[in-house]
Formats: sequence, structure tokens, C-alpha cells
Amino acid sequence: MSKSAAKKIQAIRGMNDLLPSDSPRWQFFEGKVRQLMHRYGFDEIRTPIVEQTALFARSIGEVTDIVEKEMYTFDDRNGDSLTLRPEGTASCVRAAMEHGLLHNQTQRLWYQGPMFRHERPQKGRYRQFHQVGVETYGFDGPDIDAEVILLSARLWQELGLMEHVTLELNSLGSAEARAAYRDKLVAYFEQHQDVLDEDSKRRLTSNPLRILDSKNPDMAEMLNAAPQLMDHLDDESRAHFEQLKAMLDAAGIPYVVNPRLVRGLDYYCRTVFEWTTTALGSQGTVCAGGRYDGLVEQLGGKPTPAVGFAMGIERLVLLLETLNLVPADAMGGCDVYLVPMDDSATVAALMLAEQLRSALPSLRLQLHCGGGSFKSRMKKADKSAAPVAILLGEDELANQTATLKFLRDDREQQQVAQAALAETLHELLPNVSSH
RNA sequence: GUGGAUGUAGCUCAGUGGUAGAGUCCCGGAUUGUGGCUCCGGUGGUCGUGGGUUCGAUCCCCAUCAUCCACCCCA
Repeated sequence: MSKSAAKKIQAIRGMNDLLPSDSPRWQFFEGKVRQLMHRYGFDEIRTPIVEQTALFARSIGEVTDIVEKEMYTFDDRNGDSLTLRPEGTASCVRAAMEHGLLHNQTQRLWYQGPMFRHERPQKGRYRQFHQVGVETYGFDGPDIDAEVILLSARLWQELGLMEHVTLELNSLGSAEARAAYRDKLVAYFEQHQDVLDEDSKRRLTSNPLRILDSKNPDMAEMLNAAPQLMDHLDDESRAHFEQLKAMLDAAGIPYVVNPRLVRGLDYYCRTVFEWTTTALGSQGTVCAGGRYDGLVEQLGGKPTPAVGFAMGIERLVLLLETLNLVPADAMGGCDVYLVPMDDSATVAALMLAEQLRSALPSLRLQLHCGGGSFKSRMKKADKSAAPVAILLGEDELANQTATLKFLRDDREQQQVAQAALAETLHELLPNVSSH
């Protein structure tokens, strides 16, 4: 620990520690997700966080921002170019193909885990962030589009977020229709070069559809007169989109059609959607996805229709926190804090704690450790947020009892025989069951 | 990647060109076996980091790192 060697090592920029005070919120969210996926008949898939660089370049699109400047790419010791995954879909397709999951069968998969993008960090935008994603394969009708949207909607309902999010919907048409429209749009923009700002000129080659979404008021007039994607949909995509809207109407899910909604990743076609919120500043997209019918084939598999979405866990947890939607009983804590009143009761307390844990498997009991004055032991009992403290001292040891003290309500403490303690706690604490 | 704001105790923040303070937290005491309220005392800081100007820099200048905001992009 010399001064010269004192350069502090800290976490990588944009990569955060998840501290004990945060994890209950994450666990609450993750628990809801897991339960929901189970209820909808989706199976979990876990893939490595590192893949061959080519996988992402070929799926996300060579000229997207993600591939051009945001990937964590490095050479393995044998010279292979590897990349920390910037999103989950490509890995999922790769794994499904590699293990024959797409061979004459349909799949409904979900995953969860860290993703990596080298962007400038901001609230709700990090270099290591976490997504929950859903991917379905082998369904070409709008029913599966509706199904995954309904799944996401139910999650918002269960989390109490429904009135804080908006569903935006669009159709990009088939890959062919989209490409044709893209050419037409580029031609139109090239005729109006003089009105385009710098960003838009750059996007002319990278993602011309996004220019439509520009906030620059000087371009508004020109953009309004631009060819509309909706007018260039192929008939099949138009029908698909109409049916999807009818299904959402029938399910009572409100949405707004946003003809300027364009996803940044190249593989999307037909249905695209985003759930957005105004409560998080400029990082308003909380969940986004769509159809990517061409990707499996593009990666060397048989043509396979696919629909999926991903949501950002940091953003959703942040939203839950901001809106105070995590119930208090999910925020950790324990039921009972067991206090040996002085060091002579340590061993007895240890044994009593184990005995109670055996008798009451759902009991959350924290044993006081680390000594200290009796006063400080009681302070820690208070801080534990437990409703009940068990005190064990000289008198209790002498007559095989324990003192039950109620920390949260005005109620006389009571002496209970140690043999009857489990039964008493079971009666006292509604969430604790005996076995 | 571009523009801007901010970095002082574990946390929230004052403050001054002469090597730092409050609240909170933590520990102890008032109260020998009873926490929360009150009162008293105590621990805790290379003032983000590295240079420069100066007799002297936490303060002024430069660089750098980090966080936040907007843009870009996206979950």
C-alpha cells in the first residue's frame, strides 16, 4: 500500500455494481418475469456472453452504429475476433440453429443477461446493461405478434406500470418492400440535399428511414412531403398489420401507430413496436422488438419467421423505483432477530436459531453476531426491520425459555418456553408456515 | 462521438488563497437485562487524480478520470 502504487482501481466506466440496497428491486422484477414466462409457456435459453464477431456483424448490420462503433471487440489468444454481445437476438438464433431447435418445429424462448455497448453513459444507458428478451420461431401469422405484445402488456399490468407506458406500433413491410421504399426515400432526400442537416446526410447511407424521425424543425416541411412507408407496404404485410391491430383491439390493448417508428437493427421487417415512457428523460424506450423473418436464413438456416422483443432491466427497475412501485414486503428484511443478551448466551442462541430454522423453513431469522453491548444489540435488532426480537439471557437459559419482544407495535413482551417457540412464531407471523 | 454542468466525511451538502465544517450514519455514555425519542462524547477527509501559477492551492489555470443533462444512438 505504498503511496506510489495508490492508483485507485475502480469499476469500468458505464459498468455498475448492483448493491444490496438495489437487489431486492431487481429480484422483484426478475421474479415477475420468470413467473410470467412460465405462465405463457416460454422456455429459458442461456447463451455465452461472447461470440464470434462475425455473428453480430452479419445479423445486426454492418453499417449500424452498434457494429460500427459500439462493440467490445478483441482478439482471442489464437487470433479469432470475439465480441461481447451487444444484444441477445443474434446469439439466440445462432444457438437455436446450432442445436436443431428450428428443425421442423416452433420455439418460444426467453433469456436474460448482460449486454455490452460502448456508448457514452447516461442515466438509463450503460455500457454493461441487462436485458430480458423473448424470441419466437416458426410462426408467420400475426397471432404470435399479438401474443408477445400481450405478454409484455401483462407484465406492465402486474408491475403497476400500465398507465405509465405507451405502445407504439408500425410495420416496415417485407424486406423487399422495405428495400424498395428505402431506395425511393433516398432518391427523395437526395433531391433535397440543401435542406438536410449534417446528421441526416450521414444517415442517408447508414439509416435513411431514421431521418424521418428527425427533431430538426427546419426539415419538418420536407419530411412531411416525403414518401410514406405506409403507402409502400406490400399487400401481405398490410394484411398482417391490419390483423395484428384487430387482435390488439380485441384484447383491449391501446396503441398508437407511429409511421416514423424504425428500429435501428437491420434485421427487422413487418411488425415493429416500442413501449415508451416519459418518466425517464431521454431514455424513454423500455421495451422494443418486432419481426425478423429473414435473419435465420441470413445466418445460414432455412427461412424461418421470427418475432421477439427485448427490454432494459435497468430502465424498468429505475421506473419502478421512481414510481415507488416495489411493495415494501419485497424490499428484504427478516421476520425475527435473535439476540443473545451477552456472550455467555452465544452458543445457546446459535443452537436455538438452527432449531427454529429447521422447524420453520419459511422463517427469515437473523442471528445477532459480533458481540457488543446489549444496547447496541437491541439497536441492530431495530435496524433489521424485523417485527419480532427473541432475547436470550441468563434467566431464559436457566429456565429454558426465550423472551419475545415486539419491535413494531405496542404490545407486552412475553416469555415462551423454547419448546413452544416455533409454534408461537408460526401463529404470530402470517407469512411463516410450519412444515 | 459532440456540447454543457458537477466532483469536499460511508451518504446528503456548506465553506475559504493561510493544510476543513454541518446534518446523517457508525461507536460509546446518560439508562448494570430492553431498540425507536432526547441529550453528551467519540471514530471517520491524501477536499476525484496529475501537473502548473503562488511564499502558500480544497479554492485560480491546464489536463485527466468519473457522474449527470442534452444531442447522437438505443434497451
